Amino acid sequence: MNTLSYGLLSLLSNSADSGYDLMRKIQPFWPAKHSQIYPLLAQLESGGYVQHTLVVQSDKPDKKVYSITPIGKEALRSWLTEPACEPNTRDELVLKLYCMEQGELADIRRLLETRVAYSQDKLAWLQAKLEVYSLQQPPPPLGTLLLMKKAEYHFESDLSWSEWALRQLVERQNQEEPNPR
Amino acid sequence: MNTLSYGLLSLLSNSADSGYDLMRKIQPFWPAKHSQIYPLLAQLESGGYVQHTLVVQSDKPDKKVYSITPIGKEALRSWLTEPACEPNTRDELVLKLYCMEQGELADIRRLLETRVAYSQDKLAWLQAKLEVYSLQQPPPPLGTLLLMKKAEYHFESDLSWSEWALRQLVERQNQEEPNPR
DNA sequence: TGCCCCTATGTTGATTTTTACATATAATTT
DNA sequence: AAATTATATGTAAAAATCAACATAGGGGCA
Repeated sequence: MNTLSYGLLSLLSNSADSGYDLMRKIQPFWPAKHSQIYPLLAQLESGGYVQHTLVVQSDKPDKKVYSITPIGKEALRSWLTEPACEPNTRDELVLKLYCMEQGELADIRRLLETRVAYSQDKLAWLQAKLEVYSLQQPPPPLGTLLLMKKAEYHFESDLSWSEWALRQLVERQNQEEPNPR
Repeated sequence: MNTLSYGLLSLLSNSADSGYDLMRKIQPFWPAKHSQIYPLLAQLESGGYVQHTLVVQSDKPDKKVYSITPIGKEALRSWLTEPACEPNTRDELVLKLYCMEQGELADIRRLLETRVAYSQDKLAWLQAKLEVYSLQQPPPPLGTLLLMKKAEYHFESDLSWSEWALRQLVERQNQEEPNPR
């Protein structure tokens, strides 16, 4: 039972779901490909933590909908009593920024502009989703709200930073070629 | 040449360093253990991207100080022209929060309190470091500042979120046992 | 003196993760 | 009509990452 397994159980503790949907939902918090999810679900099922029923669909391919079992819930319960390991982030952009002196300012600028756009997109998407959730009756579980809010805080901060960094870069660019006439 | 390799080259493009120090410096941006760093450095050296000299120390064990070569710098240059892959975060805490209904509120509260303390520590450490850097003459490269500022933005946001989340949790706790007399 | 911690480098084996291969249905686009 | 995209599930092999083992000098502590 690794962290990803618990993550899948965690998602399933709120609602039954297919492997395909679990794969998409877990991305923001623990990135994983379907090739990792499907075998893990089978493993969880053979351990009795989850079970599935086949759902026939007419407009899309059939799917397996997994739900958590009492054994799975018990596993989550004991997992929750243990401390969480430290979060970690892998961000290629910062590695590139660190050696920016080696390349062209225009390239670095493009990298930062891409990040600004990325953060804006994510933030807009999240805020639309938060809007929907705030109107839901009955209100969604607290855990869901905490997660969405964390993502919102994160992308707001990332957007602020990347915009600030871009301004720093443009200042630097202006210093290098002042008043081109 | 994977991202970690470029990350090591990136660090070395600013200053020569030992594998041990590279290992510690790259943690915030691309976590890696020494067992991954040392073989990679040897590989980079055999490819001509870096070279090392043995530095004898009297108070500590001797070390290999690596520096980047022209080939290494050229590799960085072409890497900088390519777009950066999307950042990703793995955070066990949010997976636990999502299934908080399965456990005790006191346990969840402890998890969040730990995160608050963690963010405070990181932030204080960073701000002390930023203070030192702001006084440096000559001023450090822009890349260094961008990185430290990103980390500052991040931990400020993480602290704000975790404090907010803790308040939400306490509210929930008070609702469950109102006016205990 | 013995034990642990920090520095410093390395290897081995297990686990995790990614990439690529593989198949299939339905809707949309060209 | 053909190609592409989204849904849906799976496997195999490669690559990346981590945990553990291994060695070694110096300092601090009990």
